[in-house]
Amino acid sequence: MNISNIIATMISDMLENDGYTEIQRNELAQKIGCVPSQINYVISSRFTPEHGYIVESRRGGGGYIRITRATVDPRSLKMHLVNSIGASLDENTARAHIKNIYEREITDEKTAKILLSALTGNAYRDIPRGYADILRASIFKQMILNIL
Amino acid sequence: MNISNIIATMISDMLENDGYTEIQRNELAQKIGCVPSQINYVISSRFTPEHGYIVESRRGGGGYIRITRATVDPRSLKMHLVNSIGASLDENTARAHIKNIYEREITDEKTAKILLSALTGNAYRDIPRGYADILRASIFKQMILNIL
DNA sequence: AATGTAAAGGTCAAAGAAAGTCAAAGTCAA
DNA sequence: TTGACTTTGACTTTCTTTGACCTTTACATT
Repeated sequence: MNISNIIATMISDMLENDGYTEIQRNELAQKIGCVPSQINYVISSRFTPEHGYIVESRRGGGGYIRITRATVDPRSLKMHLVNSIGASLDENTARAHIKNIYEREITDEKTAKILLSALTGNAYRDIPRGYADILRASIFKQMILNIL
Repeated sequence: MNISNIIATMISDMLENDGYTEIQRNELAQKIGCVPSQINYVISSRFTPEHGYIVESRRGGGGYIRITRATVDPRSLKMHLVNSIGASLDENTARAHIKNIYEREITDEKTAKILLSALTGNAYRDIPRGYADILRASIFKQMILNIL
C-alpha cells in the first residue's frame, strides 16, 4: 500500500461520522511520516468536487484544511453533472463521478457497475486518446440522461 | 514449456481461489526471469474478455495489474455472446443483440435501456466510423462480462 | 496603527516508481 | 519456408514522492 492510499483512507475514516473533518496539515504529515505537500497531493487527486467533496483551508497561525462531503439533491446533481462534463472526459474523472453518484445513493450498485464497465477499462485503449475521451464524455452524458 | 505458458499457468493458479488476483508486474517478471512486458503479452493473449477475464491496472508508485475471472462457465451464453461480437460492432447489430438478450429475458428492461444508451445514439457520431465500431464492440463485451 | 515575525498552508517542478506500447528479432510447427 | 506465436528491450505515459520556495494569517511589539 502506497502512502497516498494510506492518507486517503485516514481522511475517509475521519469523514465517516458526519462527513466533515478539519485537519492540521503539518501535524497530520508528521503523524504519517510524509512531507506536508503530500497531503495536498492526496486531496487534489482524491477529494475533488468530482468525488463529491468541498475543500476549504486557511493559512497562518491556527490554519486548517477542512474537508466536507457535499450533499446535494439527486435531481440537481444530475443536471449539474451533465453540465459539468465538457466535450471530453478522461477515465479517472469518469471513475470519480461514478463513485460519487454511487456513494450518494443516486445510483444502485448494479447501475454503477454498468456505468463503470461502459466508461472505464481497457475498452478505450484501442482507439486514439483524443477520440476516446470525446466518446466517453458523450456516452456518459447520454447514459445519465437516459437512466438516472 | 515456453515462458508465456508458465506465466499463464502462474496467473491461473493465483486466480484459483476466488477468481481474483492482483500482481506487481515488475516483481512477477523478476521472479519468473523475463522482461516485464512479457507479462503484458501473456495477459493480452490469454486473459482477454473473450477468455472471460477483466483486466484493470494502475501505473506509478504502488501500481498493480488486477485480473478478475468474469465467469466460471465458459460455455454460458455470456461467453457465446462475447465471442460472437468480434472486434467491431455497428449500431444496428448492437441493437439487435440487446433486443435479443432482452427478449430472451436474460436482462431486465432497465439494464437493456442502459446498454442501449451506452451503445447507440448520437454519442458515436462525432468520430470516425471505424473507431466508433471498435469501441462499441469493446464496451459491449466489457459490459456483458461485468453485468449479465 | 504600523510593522515584524512565526506559524500555517500552497505551488510547482524534479526525481522516482510502476505499468503500457511497439516493433524488431527469434522460434517452431504445419 | 512461411506464418503465427514468443521473446526482448527501448521508449512512453501515468501516478507518487520529495523538497525548495511562496503566500497568507495571527499576534506581539513598537
